[in-house]
Amino acid sequence: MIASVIVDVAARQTDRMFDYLVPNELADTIVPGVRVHVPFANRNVQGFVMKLHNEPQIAIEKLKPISDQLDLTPPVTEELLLLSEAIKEETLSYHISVLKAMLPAAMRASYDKELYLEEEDPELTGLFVDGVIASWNEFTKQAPENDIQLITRHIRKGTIRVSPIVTTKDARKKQLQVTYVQEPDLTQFSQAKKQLLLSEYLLTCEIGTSFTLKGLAEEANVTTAVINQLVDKGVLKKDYATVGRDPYAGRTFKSSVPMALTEEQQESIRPIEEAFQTNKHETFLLHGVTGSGKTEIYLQSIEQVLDKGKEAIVLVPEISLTPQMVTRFKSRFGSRVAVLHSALSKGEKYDEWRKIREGKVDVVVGARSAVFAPFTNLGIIIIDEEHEMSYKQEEAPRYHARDVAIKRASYYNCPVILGSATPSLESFARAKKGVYTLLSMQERVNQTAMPPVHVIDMREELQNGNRSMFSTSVLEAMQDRLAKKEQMVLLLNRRGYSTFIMCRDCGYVAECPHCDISLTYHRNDQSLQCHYCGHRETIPTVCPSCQSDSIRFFGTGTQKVEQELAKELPDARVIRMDVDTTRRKGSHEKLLQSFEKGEADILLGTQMIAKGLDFPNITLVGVLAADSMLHLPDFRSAERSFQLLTQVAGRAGRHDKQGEVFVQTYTPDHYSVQDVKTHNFLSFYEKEMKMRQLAGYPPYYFLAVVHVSHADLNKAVEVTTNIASYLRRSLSDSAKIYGPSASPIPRIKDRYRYQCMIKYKIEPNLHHVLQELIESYQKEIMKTDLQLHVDTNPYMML
DNA sequence: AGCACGCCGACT
DNA sequence: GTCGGCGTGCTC
Repeated sequence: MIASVIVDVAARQTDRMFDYLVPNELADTIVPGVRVHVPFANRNVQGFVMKLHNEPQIAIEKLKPISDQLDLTPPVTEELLLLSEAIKEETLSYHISVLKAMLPAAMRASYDKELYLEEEDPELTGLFVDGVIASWNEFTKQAPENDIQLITRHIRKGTIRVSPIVTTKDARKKQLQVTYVQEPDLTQFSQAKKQLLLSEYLLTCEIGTSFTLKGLAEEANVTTAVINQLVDKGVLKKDYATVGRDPYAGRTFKSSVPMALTEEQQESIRPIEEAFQTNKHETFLLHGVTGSGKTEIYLQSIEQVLDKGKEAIVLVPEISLTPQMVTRFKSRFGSRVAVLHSALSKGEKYDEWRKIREGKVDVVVGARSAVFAPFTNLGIIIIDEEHEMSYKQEEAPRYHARDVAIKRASYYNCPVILGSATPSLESFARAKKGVYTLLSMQERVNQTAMPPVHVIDMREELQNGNRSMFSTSVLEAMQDRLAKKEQMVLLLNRRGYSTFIMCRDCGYVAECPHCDISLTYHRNDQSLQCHYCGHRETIPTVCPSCQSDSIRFFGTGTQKVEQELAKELPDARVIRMDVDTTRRKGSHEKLLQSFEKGEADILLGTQMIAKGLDFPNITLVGVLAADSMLHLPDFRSAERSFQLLTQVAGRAGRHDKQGEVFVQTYTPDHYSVQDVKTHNFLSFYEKEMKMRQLAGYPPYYFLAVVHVSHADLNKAVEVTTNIASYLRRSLSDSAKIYGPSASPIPRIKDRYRYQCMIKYKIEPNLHHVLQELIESYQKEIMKTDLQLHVDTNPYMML
């Protein structure tokens, strides 16, 4: 038998299947989807068995045997194998990258080398322990450069032998067992009653039967000592069998019951139920205003799915995978829920993943990668906040969880729910076209009105002499809530203290020497840091350009607001939530709990506070700088701005107390601000669609971007120019090719970045053209330090 | 991606 | 002559 294997070597030239012989001892257990170790070139690598067959692609004598099988149950199911192929094609990724993205990190192989001293050499004394360096990876981390060079010389000479090691978490456990190999001669046991007893039992079994030690001892009613005696006599043989690991220990949870649905909710859930009950694949766009009870729809749809013995995947943006959210699912479905998110350690993620694969749970709540949960009988996939960018993976494989979800659901003939208060333009346009089914919920469950939104023109404030970051009305409102002991949320989409430093005399701005981006001031260590390459330097006291001392900080971050708050409202208790205060595990949870308990009046934070918070006592939401994300060089900036403002506005007055929202902006007339004021998604949608149509962006056109980077500016431009003309030649006339153009950040880590954008409507050949493009630059990528990558559905234009 | 093979210059 | 530079090409 021959196995076709995708090996763990991410390169264009190895991105295909390699055939291996399946050794006899694996013939019974090997199946497509299992991980294996295989000899590849002169080392061992991990690989995935894709298929088993009997037609080798090359002469059978040249085939090497698989050296080890790592799983009994394939971690990649048949469906996922198929899916991996489709994703590879669509995202132009290496097959191995897709397969690895489907599994928890703990299951990936790690590669190392062992060094053996073959000949004593005085130069090398002290470096080897008993003639061995057990881990080359560890060694190179600590050893001085000289020693490493010395050793590489000796490897060439042959005084040191290198042995490559591959280690992988083995999902099997080796267990001692005994196998019945030879019929016993009963006559020899006249003096050994127990051995006779065991022998008689064995005679009722077939030769070749295996037992666990404990199992046989129990069945034959003897002790293990007796078994060992028969092992000595050659009747039984000891060996090691591979068995699955022990089942996972269960837990208990306190439960919640389904809530009664409003009429609107019932109308929304009915078509979903129908699709599910009739095994119909259908994608629903559940457009429900904040507080309209989307989560309850999810919960009750899942309940139906579970009742039928099927499984459910719930995707949530990483940022809102809050304990609050998880609790809602856990308290409804208890130990049937697995949770996959980045706060878990590698091992914890692996444990959760195993619960899924072993069928111990039937609901998964998780971030993007949970879309690959290895269920085999899916009944529904739900994507909450479907407009969130975090569903698009920005590194290879560049997949979008929404596309993957729809593909999986179509395989299982089951529904997908895309839920959002502010759907992406793409999804809403598809719903209007009838590709998705639109379900709309425009009322809040508890009948509270949407909070009034006040737009505050900060230009006026400035004219009236208010130079602070709080407008007079916001300050007054905050004082009012403070007096009433109500809570507030303040959003500022920028962490840190201030964003950049500038010389007032000559306009000099501190920039990173390696990237074309201004440096950010970090207050805690009084440094200037580059966001992209980590470069840091000390703050200049005088302007490096004109020697004046008028160096000032500009821009505002959460840290600075916190300080200002202390000045303006000295009695207010403030909790600041941003990447810096939530970096530690569990701190996110702790801060929110403390706010919920009323230990603070103001929750100040970046976008992470905009999603999913549901606290009854919040009656004021303030957005301090609404235009901070409006002017980014990205065609989605208006959409994102509207989404963020709507989301955060939805935090106010969700319960019996009326809430109020203040939006401070320098562009009060922009439609993304105005339509937040009127809570009018449709109006925003219409206007933004017109803009997209005019500019030729999604959803009217599809996009693909080719990114090029090189240390040499001329080279980068030259290559991108060639690519652009190649694309113009190869694609249809209706495709628009833009470029070469510099990326929005033209240089990162001393590499110049250029890009070429493709806008198209129908281009059936696109993937082939791009594939060939990549291949034709293969040589150049290998010998120069050219880097080239393609994104067939870009989200971040930066 | 590694790594061996192989062909050129600068040293004992 | 040999050591060691890195360009080229292969991995079942």
